[in-house]
Amino acid sequence: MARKKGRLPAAMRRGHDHGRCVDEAMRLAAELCARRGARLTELRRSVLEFVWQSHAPLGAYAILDMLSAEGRKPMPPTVYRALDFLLQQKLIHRIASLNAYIGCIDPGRPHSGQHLICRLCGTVAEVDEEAISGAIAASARDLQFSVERQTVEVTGICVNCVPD
Amino acid sequence: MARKKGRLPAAMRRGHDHGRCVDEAMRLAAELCARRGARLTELRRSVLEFVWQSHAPLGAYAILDMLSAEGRKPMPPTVYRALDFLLQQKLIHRIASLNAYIGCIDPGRPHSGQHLICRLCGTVAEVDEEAISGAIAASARDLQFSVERQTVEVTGICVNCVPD
DNA sequence: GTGTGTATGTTATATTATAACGTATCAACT
DNA sequence: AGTTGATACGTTATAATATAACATACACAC
Repeated sequence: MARKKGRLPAAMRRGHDHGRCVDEAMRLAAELCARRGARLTELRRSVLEFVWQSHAPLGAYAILDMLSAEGRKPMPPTVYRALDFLLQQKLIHRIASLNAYIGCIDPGRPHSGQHLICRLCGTVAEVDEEAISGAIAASARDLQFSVERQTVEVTGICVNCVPD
Repeated sequence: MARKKGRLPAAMRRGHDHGRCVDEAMRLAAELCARRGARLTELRRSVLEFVWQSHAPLGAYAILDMLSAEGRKPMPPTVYRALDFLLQQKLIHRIASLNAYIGCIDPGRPHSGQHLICRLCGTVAEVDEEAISGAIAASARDLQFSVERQTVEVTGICVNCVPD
């Protein structure tokens, strides 16, 4: 079977229009929260914007520092509560191997994404490959294991960081 | 394509002879370290044994407490260094989503294992499914991403904990 | 048995995360 | 508009995980 060449995710397209990523993410977040009756407060919106500032995940204390620089002086629980909200709404993901948080590229649709983490530039690209999630689901089924959550974090070197 | 019914890993076979798991793991560890010229010291051996005491992963501070109970009174760096050694030798894995460590079931052979984590009993079963690692490798290739490490952690309910 | 590298001990601190409780804000209803 | 109940946020304190930096001990090669 011939595999199609995958289009690179925005995160890994150098020089992509990141403003559009952010705008789209914020628009979708507002829309989804409104539809769900969830309150996207000013704080939560700020945290989400910071998380989306780049395609590299952000630690909770980095977010805290950014909020401090903005004039708010929140304590850790405040930040973690905002992150918890965003996680619940599936607007962000937690990258377990980095203890850091990154925007979800497709919060509207239920999905079990996989993350490609570039060790050099820190970029994390989210993909959603049926072949991967399906293989995991199939193996789990064989072992009579009932899957609730898949965490797939692939560390390596992204196309922009590979020496030519 | 008909999938074969996978044999359950020992971790998920209730009442398996766990002494054999431990013996085998310790024997293999000794053999591999000898072959590699790596020093499996008393401390490192103790840590490995504690990690193997069950099929639920163990946190660094739990190990520290166990060593304390034994009479040694190590400080955290001592434990972390032993864990680092065991990780380097691929005798254990770190479960990122739990910040905990578990014995590797097949340290001799290079492999990128996947871990099934039961949310109820805490058991973690390591499997090595070519279908999963292959799907990840194929997707990464499409995205010109050079893979160094795959972390696959599947959370859910194991066969022993599912209500019948 | 001496020297060199490796392992461990020790002190201190960094980083990530949560518990517990108080205050403010929101929004639904009267 | 005022009351109420729920949700969000503020604050203090601390837990849990991990590492930096330097000192000492041990093991093995020679």
